[in-house]
Amino acid sequence: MAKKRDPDKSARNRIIKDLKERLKALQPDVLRTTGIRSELSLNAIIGSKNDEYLDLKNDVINSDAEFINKWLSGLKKMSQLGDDAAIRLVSLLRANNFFKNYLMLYLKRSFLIHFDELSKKRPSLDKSEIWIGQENANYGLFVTPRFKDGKWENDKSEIRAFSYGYWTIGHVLSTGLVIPNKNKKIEFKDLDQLLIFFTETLVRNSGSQYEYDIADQYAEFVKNSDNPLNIPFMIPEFRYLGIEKKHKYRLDFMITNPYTLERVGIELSPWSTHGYLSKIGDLTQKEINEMALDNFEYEMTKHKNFFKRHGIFSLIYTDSDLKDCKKLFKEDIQPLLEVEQPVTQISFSIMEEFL
DNA sequence: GCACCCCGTCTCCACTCATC
DNA sequence: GATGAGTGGAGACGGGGTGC
Repeated sequence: MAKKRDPDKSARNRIIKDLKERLKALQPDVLRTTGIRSELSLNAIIGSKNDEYLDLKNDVINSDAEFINKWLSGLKKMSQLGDDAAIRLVSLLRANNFFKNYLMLYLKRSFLIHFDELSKKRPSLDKSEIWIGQENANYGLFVTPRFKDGKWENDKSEIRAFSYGYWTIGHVLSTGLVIPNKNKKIEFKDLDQLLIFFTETLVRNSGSQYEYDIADQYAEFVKNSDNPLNIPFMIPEFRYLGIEKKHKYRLDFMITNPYTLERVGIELSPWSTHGYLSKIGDLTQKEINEMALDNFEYEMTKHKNFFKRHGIFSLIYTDSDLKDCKKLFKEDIQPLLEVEQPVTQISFSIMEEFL
C-alpha cells in the first residue's frame, strides 16, 4: 500500500533524477576513454566497494559532501594498502576527467538514494539481537532475522535499510519473535494480537502483579495512540546473557529510543522480592546483616553489569512508587514512549529551489 | 593457481496502488 | 489519467572460501 507523500522526499527524488540524466550524458565519454564495457560494469566497479571505503553499517552521514569525503578517504587508504581495485580507481580518477566527474555525480546520487538509511542512527550488529523471557519460554527479537545453520542471525546488509523505527511496535509486528535454535517464529497478524501476547504470555509468566499492571497500562497507551507503530516496544524480561539457557539477570522492562538508540531499563523492586529476608529465626544479627548485604550487592551489581555490557541505565522503583502504578506509568514511563523524530538536517526542497 | 560458489554490494526496471 | 512511493527481481562486480 502506498504511503502519504513526503514533499521533501519528492524534492530529493527530483534531484536524483537530474543527477541520473547528467550521469547518462557523461557515460559515452567515460566508457570510451576507460574501456569499461557497459553502464552496469561501470556502476559495479564504483558501487561494489562502498562497504569497504566507508562503514555503511555504523557511520551516520548527513551530507553528500561528508559521504564523498569519507568515500575518497577510504579509497586512498585502500590504495595505499595495495588493493588492486582501489589502485585502479585512483589512477582513473587522476588521469581521466570524464571519469572523475562521473564518480563525483555518482557518489552524490548514491548518497541521496540512501539518505534515509545513512542519516539515521543504526544499531551495531551486536545490538541488533535481543533475547527476552523466562528460561524455557524465551524469544529473540532481531532487526532482520534469518535462520541459518541451525540458529537465528541478522541479515547484516539489511539492518540499515530496515524501514520501521528500531525496537518499536512496528518493528515487532514486522519481524515477529523467533524461537531459539528452531526455524519457527511467533508472528502477529495485528496490533491486538501482539498486545495480548505481550500482556498475557510475556509479562504474565513473570508472576509479578506490578509488571502485569504496568503492562496493561502500556497496552492501553499503545491502543489509544494515533500512531502505534512508532511507539517503542516496552521489551519485557530482557535477558542479560542473551540466548544462553541459564540466565544470570533479567530486567523487568527495557525501552529503546528508536532515533537515538538510547536504552533505559525499568526495574520494579518491591521489598517483598528484593529485600525481604525469610527464615531468619535462628540467625544472629551479624548473619542477618550479611544476608541483607548480599542481597543489596546482588541488586547493585546487576544494574552496574547491565550498563557495562548493554549500555542500559536503569530506573528502579520501590514500594512507595509501586503503590500507584498508574501514576508511575504516566509520569515516568509514558515520556520515554512519546519520542519524536529529530528534524532532518537537510531540506531537499530548499536545495532544489536555490541550488 | 584456477575454477567455482556464495554472499554482499550496487543500479535498473517492472509492477502495484495511492495521490495529485 | 499521470505521477510518485515502495517493492522485488535481474544482472553486474569483488572478495572469501573450498576443492582439485
